[in-house]
Amino acid sequence: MSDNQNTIEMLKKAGLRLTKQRIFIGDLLFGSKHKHVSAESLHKQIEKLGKKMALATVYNCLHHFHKAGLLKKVNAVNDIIIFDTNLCYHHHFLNVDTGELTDIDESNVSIAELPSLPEGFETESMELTIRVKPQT
Amino acid sequence: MSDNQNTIEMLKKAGLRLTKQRIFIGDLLFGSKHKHVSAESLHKQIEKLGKKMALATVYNCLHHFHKAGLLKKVNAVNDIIIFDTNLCYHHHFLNVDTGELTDIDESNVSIAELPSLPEGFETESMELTIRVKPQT
DNA sequence: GGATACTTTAAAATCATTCTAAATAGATTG
DNA sequence: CAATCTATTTAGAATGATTTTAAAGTATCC
Ligand SMILES: [Mn+2]
Ligand SMILES: [Mn+2]
Ligand SMILES: [Zn+2]
Ligand SMILES: [Zn+2]
Repeated sequence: MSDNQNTIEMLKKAGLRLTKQRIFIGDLLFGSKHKHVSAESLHKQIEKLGKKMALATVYNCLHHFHKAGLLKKVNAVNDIIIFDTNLCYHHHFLNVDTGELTDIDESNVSIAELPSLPEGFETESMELTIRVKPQT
Repeated sequence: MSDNQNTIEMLKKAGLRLTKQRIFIGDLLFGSKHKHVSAESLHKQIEKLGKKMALATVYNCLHHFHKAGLLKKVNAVNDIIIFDTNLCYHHHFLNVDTGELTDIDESNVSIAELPSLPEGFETESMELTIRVKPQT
């Protein structure tokens, strides 16, 4: 279903070599909607699709995609690194029970970032995490 | 120097048994200013003070203090759990180079938390992390 | 003081992630 | 289209934070 021509374009533009593994993962990630994946969750998805791929390859691929600016890293959640295909500046709901992330529409959050940064420092990124749980 | 009578009160009120280890750690943590510690950093501090204590005890103690509401857990930073003696609702600067956290005065941040929570969920906590780095 | 439950501890286990080193497969060039 | 060069994949070992185990020690209560 996924048109891997787009992925190939993307990889070329990013200066990454075209390996079957990267193309397969690229197709999975950069389809329609934005996604939040960990190496582990992505590896499981790949296995379910009947493909065999070393977990280390999934880690390598995600890191390469990140370095190339194709993925954003989300502040570690539950000791797990999450990669986000939504590259825009945005915030997250975190379901504390499942670890699932959901994007928050930026228009709903306004931060009066007056706080003076420590002298000689600059902001690299900023993220609000709203931890939610099933109502009691 | 630290008045461990306060710590003893605190532990009693929290329903925690009075062990030397807990009293020692309580004295370290609940002195004057607010602190951010990891199990590892606290353990190192304890060793520097010439005390011997199992790292597992430090972990146990921090978790007990947290369960008793004496400490807050900060969203994991660099794969490390940080405990915060500042129990008020507040946000952090994170020095991405050192992992050091600094409190942000709440008055400087305003969040229009209009985002509709997923149905049937409630907010457990909310934290803004501003990642900063030395100016280039 | 003695029974009881809770704690401390060293050591092993766990788990996400990274590293190693050898085999494989893209890219480049003649 | 080789030949070559280099990046990538991979299985498995290593790492590092944290948790668990099980035994020995200690606080609390009677
Ligand atoms: Mn880790
Ligand atoms: Mn970990
Ligand atoms: Zn997102
Ligand atoms: Zn703080």
